[in-house]
Amino acid sequence: MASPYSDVSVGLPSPPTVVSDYNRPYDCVNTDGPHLILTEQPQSKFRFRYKSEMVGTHGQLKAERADRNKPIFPTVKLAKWSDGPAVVRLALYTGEDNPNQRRRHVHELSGKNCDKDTGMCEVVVDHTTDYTATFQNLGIIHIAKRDVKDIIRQRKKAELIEHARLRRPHCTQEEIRQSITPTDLKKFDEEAEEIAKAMDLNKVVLRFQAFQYDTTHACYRPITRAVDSELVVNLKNASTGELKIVRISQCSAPCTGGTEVWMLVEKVKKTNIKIRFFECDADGNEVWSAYGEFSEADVHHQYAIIFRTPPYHSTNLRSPAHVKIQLERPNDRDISEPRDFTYYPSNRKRQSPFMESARLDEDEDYPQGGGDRTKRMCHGSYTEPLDLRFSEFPSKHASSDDVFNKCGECAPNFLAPDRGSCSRGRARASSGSALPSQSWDSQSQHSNLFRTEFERLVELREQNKSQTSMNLMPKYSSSMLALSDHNKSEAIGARSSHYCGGSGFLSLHEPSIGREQSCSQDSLIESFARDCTTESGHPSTSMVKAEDQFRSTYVSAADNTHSHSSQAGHSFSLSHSLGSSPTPQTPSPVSSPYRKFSVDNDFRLMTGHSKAARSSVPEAAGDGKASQTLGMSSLPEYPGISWPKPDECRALEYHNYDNIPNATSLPNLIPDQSGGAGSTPPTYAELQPVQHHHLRPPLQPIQTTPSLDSHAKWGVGASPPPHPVNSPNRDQASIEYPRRSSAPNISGPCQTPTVTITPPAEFSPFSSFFWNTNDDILE
DNA sequence: GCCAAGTTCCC
DNA sequence: CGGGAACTTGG
Repeated sequence: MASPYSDVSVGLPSPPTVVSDYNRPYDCVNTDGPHLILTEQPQSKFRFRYKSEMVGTHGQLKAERADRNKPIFPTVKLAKWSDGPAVVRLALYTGEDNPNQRRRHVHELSGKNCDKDTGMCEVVVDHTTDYTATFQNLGIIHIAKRDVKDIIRQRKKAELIEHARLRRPHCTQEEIRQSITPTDLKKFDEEAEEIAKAMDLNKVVLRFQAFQYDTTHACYRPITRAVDSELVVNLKNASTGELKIVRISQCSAPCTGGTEVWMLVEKVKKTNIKIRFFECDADGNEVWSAYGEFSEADVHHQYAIIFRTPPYHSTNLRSPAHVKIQLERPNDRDISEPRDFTYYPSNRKRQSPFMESARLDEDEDYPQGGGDRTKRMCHGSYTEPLDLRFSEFPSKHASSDDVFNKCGECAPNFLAPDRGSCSRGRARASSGSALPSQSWDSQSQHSNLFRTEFERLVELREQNKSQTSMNLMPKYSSSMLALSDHNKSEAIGARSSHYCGGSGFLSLHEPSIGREQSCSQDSLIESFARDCTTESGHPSTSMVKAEDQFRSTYVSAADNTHSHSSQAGHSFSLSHSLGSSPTPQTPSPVSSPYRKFSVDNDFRLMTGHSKAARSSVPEAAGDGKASQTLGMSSLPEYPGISWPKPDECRALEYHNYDNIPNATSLPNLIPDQSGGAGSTPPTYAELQPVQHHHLRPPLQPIQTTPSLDSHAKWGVGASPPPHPVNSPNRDQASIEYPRRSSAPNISGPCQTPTVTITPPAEFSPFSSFFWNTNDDILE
């Protein structure tokens, strides 16, 4: 820049702050004339970085309108000014509702044109830049709390000196300095403390003001009023950060309410979080809402909430009601992206597949004790939803082998982790994980399952070409979520043995010290298991969950660990493997149509809490004998099943039995002759082959919600919460600049828009996971 | 000692 | 860059 004014970027000094914004009232500024127009508001959420984090770069503050492809930066234009170069100064201010109450913030700006001492940013504008200042490269430096008071005190002192200097220009700097009394200093201290206490370190606004260099007085003179941006909040902080539902244990419940649901969330404050259920009509108007019930004690370490569903407005449903669920933060009325939730009629019987299959076993159509899902699942007045879907069938020319091979090619991510190709996202199966090292061939038991499923797909396609979606995989696995309390950086693992459709064991394992933490009475382990299947028929969570489960089924739970850890708490979810035992097991004798299924020793899930934990996983995985599985209590009374040590741990009960989409694939149980603990898990090969005698009902077209569709956030007709800086009392009426709504644009209905998915030219069964996006893509 | 908040580290 | 997690502090 050729301007004689400050250009910090080339090492010139900052313009002298002779007239600073605190000592010159607004009415000194000509408001009829030049003014600043904020043409690009800064993004509303941004991670503030501590000074210690300022090594290297960590992203820059962009404009709210910016997106991945189009980087835009906060921009102001100096209007009605053509009188030569001017300086637009930017400083951070506090975010009080009333701009008049805002103070200079202790946080600083970093980046291009920013002064390291003042933390302010100054850009010179002139006719060559169309009097427009673009603030690129900005970072917000988070001043550590412990330093806040001191900074404020220093500033106050400097402010006083500045005033004195203006009042008494004849005095020397030293004389002025000495005129400050101890009383003054004490006063500064008290005031600084008060201000520091009130200062919200997670909210700032950008305050812009234009100055002209006054050659006569050799100082900078403001030529506009100050203009504030919208609020910029710290993305890292629980009270201002993004609200996000990470995972829900179940996304359906009876309309009568009272169902316990577990939810993993991004960091929240237990005193400032609600779970809101709401329903919109076809026009997107909200017609009902209610809050989930929970206490502060039900918020586990800021990352999990255990709550009870509120009753639906009608407890006499005849068909399922599809509603939404979202997090709400009362303080700023911020909300999370909603997720689907379904209320179903309360009279619906919920039975275990085990019981079902026992009954159906007498049916000659179901010699294997499975039974067609259509028949099995239609308990109520609606058909069971389907989870994993193709948007279209495999190429009709493809043989089942073709399909299967494709599946194999594209599925190493799931099936043969050591191959590593075709993986989605970051590489899995890192050396530190507990993934069993199995070749493709050695996973033939899994392959069989695939084959069966894909043969069925092709068969189905042939028989009903008009169908556009269908189940991909049976869901024979359940998810388990365990929350634990551990306060040290010990390696924490979890092991589980699991009888699909029945019950399971859970224990925590600490590989680093070889200790097993049992689920005894005084232990802090809370365990839980749910089938994650949605009953709604919406793709909703199912896609993601299905993928999770799918992956975990064939790879290992360790890789699937969703870990949230805080220093004192770990929460992690486990998805169960089916027969993915690292070492082949001796088949147990088949004495009945029921086959035993167990994946004992397969689960050594690390919380990721520490490196030590991660690195110790393989060791743990190889250690089978240390397993101290624990018996169950309060289990459903399954014929012939007896569990060991029933009093030693809390029950793990697998719910939603009737949600398992394809129970024909469910391995059935045989009595655990050895008493349960330590018994030999069967391989998948021991399980009965899946047989399909009946087709499923016609399937629904895929409905998806575009990911991160902000339109759904508020819904038509629903008003966004008032934004403080948009309120009428804003004291800058004469300044015109575009106001950013705090809420996304409202243009679409709340209802899930239908999107037709075009499959890729080349069929890949697994790609359905990728292109069938929905608003529940979480990770 | 617990635990949330705050800060730093590092992939 | 962007994000996650580890570590530290303080109520």
